[in-house]
This record gives sequence, structure tokens and C-alpha cells, in this order.
Amino acid sequence: MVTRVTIEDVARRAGVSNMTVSNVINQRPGRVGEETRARVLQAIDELGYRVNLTARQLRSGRTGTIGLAVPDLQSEYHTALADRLVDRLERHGLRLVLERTAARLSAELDSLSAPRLDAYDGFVLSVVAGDAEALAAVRPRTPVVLIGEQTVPDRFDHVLMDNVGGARLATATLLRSGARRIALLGGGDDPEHSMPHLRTQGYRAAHAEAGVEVVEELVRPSSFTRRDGHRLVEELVAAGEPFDAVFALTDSAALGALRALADAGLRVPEDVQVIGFDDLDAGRWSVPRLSTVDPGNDAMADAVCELLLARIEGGPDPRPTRVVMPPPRLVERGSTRLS
Amino acid sequence: MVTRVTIEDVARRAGVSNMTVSNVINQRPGRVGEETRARVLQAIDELGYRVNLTARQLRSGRTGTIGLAVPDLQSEYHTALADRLVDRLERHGLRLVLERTAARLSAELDSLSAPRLDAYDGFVLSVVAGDAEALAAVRPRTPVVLIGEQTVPDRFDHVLMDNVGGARLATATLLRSGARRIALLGGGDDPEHSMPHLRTQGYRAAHAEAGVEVVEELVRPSSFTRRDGHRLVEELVAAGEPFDAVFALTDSAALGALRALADAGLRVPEDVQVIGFDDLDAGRWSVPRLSTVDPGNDAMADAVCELLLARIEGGPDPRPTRVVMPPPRLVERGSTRLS
DNA sequence: TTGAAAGCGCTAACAC
DNA sequence: GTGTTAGCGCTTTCAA
Repeated sequence: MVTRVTIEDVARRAGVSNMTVSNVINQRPGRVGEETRARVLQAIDELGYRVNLTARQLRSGRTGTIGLAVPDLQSEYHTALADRLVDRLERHGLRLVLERTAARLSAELDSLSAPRLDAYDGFVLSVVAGDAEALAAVRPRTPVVLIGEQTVPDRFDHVLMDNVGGARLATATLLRSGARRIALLGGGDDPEHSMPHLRTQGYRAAHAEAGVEVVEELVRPSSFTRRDGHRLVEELVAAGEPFDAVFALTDSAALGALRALADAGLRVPEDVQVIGFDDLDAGRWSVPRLSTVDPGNDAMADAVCELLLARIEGGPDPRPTRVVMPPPRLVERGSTRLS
Repeated sequence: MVTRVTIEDVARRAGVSNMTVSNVINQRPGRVGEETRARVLQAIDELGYRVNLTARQLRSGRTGTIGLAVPDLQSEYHTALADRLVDRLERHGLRLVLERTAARLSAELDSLSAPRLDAYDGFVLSVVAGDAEALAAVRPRTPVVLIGEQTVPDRFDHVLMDNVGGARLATATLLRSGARRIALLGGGDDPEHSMPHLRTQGYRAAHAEAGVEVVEELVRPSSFTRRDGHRLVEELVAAGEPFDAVFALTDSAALGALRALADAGLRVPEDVQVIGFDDLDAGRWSVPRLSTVDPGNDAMADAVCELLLARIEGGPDPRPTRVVMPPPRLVERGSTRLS
């Protein structure tokens, strides 16, 4: 073990006390004379001293780090969110690190356990597997913001997207352009507050508003990845069920659907229109370009930061928790006909 | 501040000493009687005690966490690598967290600074901006494995891909199928040991071996993202320079190229063959499916883990550093004609 | 403006 | 098998 240079070594060399060195390091104003500071700085330099964040943290409780746990590191939606957060938090001198929960409840709960949270000043969890009941017992001492559509105990700050509104927007656009048989990739009998359930609800609402009957054979379950989207469209084509549009619950599924439609010799948007959800960057480079719903990605990232910072900096007065849900916006590209 | 339950509280309640509690927590074999253990466990449960990892770390020096710093959280290549590493490290009771360097030298060096490294038992840095010179002064006490093609001080373990070999493989395949005017997206006068330089070198080597002249007008610089790939193909088409194949230095650029070729009304692979590099998952879902080079992704992840674990667990005897470079493999899909 | 003392919560090392 | 002592490196508190 290489010996470590401590504050004490620096203090000895500069001929001052530990505390003075600490004051220099932390740039505490007016606590140390100009001359002394210079001497300390020089000692630090000569010795190559670096703070031990672990020790500082044990004493002060601050780590300067925010954690973000996502279900899947490859999820383009979540890495895009992470990127937005890194940029914003950097401006406040905070660093963001990413963890993976693999969408497992055990891992999500684990990420909220005291030992894990101790490493962070604040934590953001993208809840996929958990729900209000599962999270009922969790009372983290670290500020936590939850994202995702699951219902969660109202003791948590919560940022979510308008799934119902966004899905209604997408579906209404297709209906307005004349589509009458809209395949829904990812709809079905999911748990009540899950993302698929909510987006399916928006899909049905739009149909009801337009006075168009939903073709139940076209409502296909569990489809979030490219692979899923591809498979479901294949199945639909094989089943011979005609459809003139596809609403995929995620852009990823929509991209897989595009692939399958090309395989089947169907033209987009002439034969089949396609619309996704999430506004991933990849949708700008697909063939054809993907129309989609922007659920308010920037606004959500803003909200997460604000909530976190308010709790971290805002003293002990327990401000009420907040729920933030920005308005969705339609992004029309080549995979739909202009409405 | 909510008061924290400490080991001392548990000890008092169970009527034992701190050390006994510690022994129970750490499941040290044969150090504590069955009855005592039960009493301690109960006290832990009743009090809701959780270890303070910060304190443990300050004392023991272990954190149980490995850091991985990547240039871009949205880079599909790097998140795929992260996923591979999470899986492997989990098996050894280690957790992986991801950080972003934004491909800036300052951030890369920063990530190797003592305070940052203190948070980890081991660290993996994907070097993009740094080189041997920039890293010369860095002497981390935490085990570090470097990945990426930059030359690095040989005091670091280093895992890299065979950029020259992989690029030669891709280019040779195109030449064998009859291509004679192969656009290179991302070639150019980059620094000597950079990825673009090396892959360009492989491209030229394959031409030389096949006795085919490189068309210099088709060698286009800096192209790694979808956007880049798209733009460069657009420019090529606008310039009226004929080409019968595209070798993109990354799959991402290749996907952008596919988009641009479709815009230009060129058929793939009939009019233009396309091949990428990296073997990203996205390449399986593009239209058409993307042929590519697998640089040995699984083998690289294996190597990173082995090197890390050897240094973490392997005592103080300073084993020699190692450089690992797995063999690349061609993945033929729909964007090329079978060779 | 500077310093001394105390202790954050845990575990290594050794005694019993 | 269990307890005692010491201390990881830092910052808080209070005194000078």
C-alpha cells in the first residue's frame, strides 16, 4: 500500500494546523491569511496532496455525486435523459453516475437502500418494476426523485410524462389523416398504472373521440424493443389482418416495425403510416424518418434537477412533494402523411 | 437530520460489543456463537440498522464499486460494453457505475484523479482524448484498465480492438465482391494512433493487397455519428463522385449512410454496398440489415474483468501490465452482397 | 486569523 | 467466541 498524503502531512510541512489546511482547501472566505494560504498551497503542491473524499464524506455527509438508476443502459430513452441530467447538474458542481436496475424490483429497491444511497447527495430512480406498495416501506434519508409512470407513495417527488395525452395525440393524428385500422404495438392488459396501460388508454380515447371503432385484433401486447416491434408486425402480416397504420408504444418498437414493414414489401407511409413515442434521436435517421411524440424530455430533465437541488440545498424544512408532468408534443416526420 | 442507527446502537441493544456486531454483519466464519448471532440479528432488525458504506470504506479501503468512464452515454458501442461489464462484475459481487467524459481530455484526466478514484475499487476508462503524453503523469493507486486505441503509458493494463485488421477484413470483403470505388466515411489525417487513422490504414492495406487503387476523392473525414454518415453520403452524391460501396468507420455512421442512400434513391446492396464497424445491435434492425465487423466485444469485456479482478484481488506483488487485443470477425448481413 | 479537541461509523489487530 | 483499543482522514465546534 502506497502511503497516502494526508492533511496532517501538509499541515506539518506548512507549519500550521490541520484546520488551517482544511480552510484553505475549502476556500472558506476570510478564515486564513494571505501569507499562510500561500504556504499551505505550496506544501500541497510539493507533497502532491489530494483530498480523501471518503473521509470528507464521513464527516460532512456530502459526496458531490448524484445517482441515476435506469432499467437498461442501452435504452436510448434513458441514456438521453442521463445526458440531459449530466449537463444540467454539472452547472451546479454535481456529477452524475449511472446505474442499472435491469428492470428488476429487487434491484430497484436495492438502489434505494441506505448503504447504496449513502454514496449520493441525491438520487433519481426510473421506476419500472416497483409500485406504490413495493415502495411503501422505503424512507430514504437521501433526497430521491422518482421518474416513470408507476404510482408511487406521495412522499416522493415524482416526474412523469403524459402517457395518455401523448398517445391520444399520436392516435388522433393518424385518424385525422384517414387511418381506420391502426395497429397498436404494445397495448394490452398491463397493470393499471403501467406505461402500456396508459398509452393504450390514450389510443382508445382518441378512437372514441373520433367515433372510430377500435379493431381489437390489431391491439398487440408487450412491445418495447426493436426486436418486439419487428416480431409483432411480422405476426400481423402473417395473420393477414389488414392495417393502414401502426402506433408503436416506443420509438424503438417503431423502428423494428419499419424494418418488418420493409421486409413485407409494404411502403411507409403510402401503405402503412407509422408513429412512435419518445422522440429518440435514432428516429431522425431511420428509413423513413420516424414521426413520434416528444413527451417533454427537456422539461422533465429540468424538473428533476430543480426538485433534487431544492431538497439538497433547501434546509430541513420539509417542503411538500411535487408531481411534474410536462405537456407532450407531436413531431411529424416522413413515416406519417401530413395531417 | 434524522439520527442514524450505528453499530454501537445495535451492540448496546444486543448486549454485545461493537466488534461482535461487525463480525455478524460481515459473516465472518466461526467468529461468533449461534446464540449471540441470533441476538444481534434481532437487534439489527428491530433497530432497522444498515451499514454505513462510507465509514466502512474509510476503514477498509473497499467500496465494492467499479467505475466506467465513457466519452458519451448515448454511444451505443459504449453502453453495450457497459452492459457486458455489469453482467460479469455482478458475478463477483461488484457493481458498475457509468460516468461521462464527453471525450474531453480534462474530463478524462479528472476521472483518473485521486479523489474521484477513491470512490472505486477499480476503474475502466475509455480513452479518446488522452494519449501517452497526457497520461504520463497519472499514477493512480486504484487499479485502472484503459480501453481504446490511443497509445498509453505501458504502466496501464490496456484492452483494445484490432482496428487495422478489422478494417482490412471489411474492405477486403467489399473488394472480393467486386466493389472498386469504396467510399471511406471517417478516414483522413487523424493523429497517428487514433481509431480513424488505424481503420483507414486497414482500408488502404486491403486495397494494396488486392492490387486496387484507392480513389482519394472517396476518402471522407470525421464521421462517427448517424448525422455525420448521413451528411457525408449526401455530399458524395452531390459531388457526383461515383461509388459502389461504403465502408463506414462506425455502425452509427453506416446507419446514417443508409438513410442518405435511401434519400438519393440508391438501392442497397444492388447499387451500393454498405459495411460498418462495431457490431451494434441497431444494425440488425436497419433497412437493410447492416453488415459489420465485430471487433471481439465479448472477449474485450472478459479481458477487462479479468485484468481488473487480478489487480484488485491479487495481492501487492506488482504483476506486469498486459495488453489484450482480440481478433475481429466479419458479420455479413443484407447491406452487402454475399462474398 | 488560527488551533485543539472531538468524533463521523466502522474494522484491523490484538488481548482475553 | 468475545471485547478493547486505536485510528482511517477529514470537518465541526469552540476556544484562543
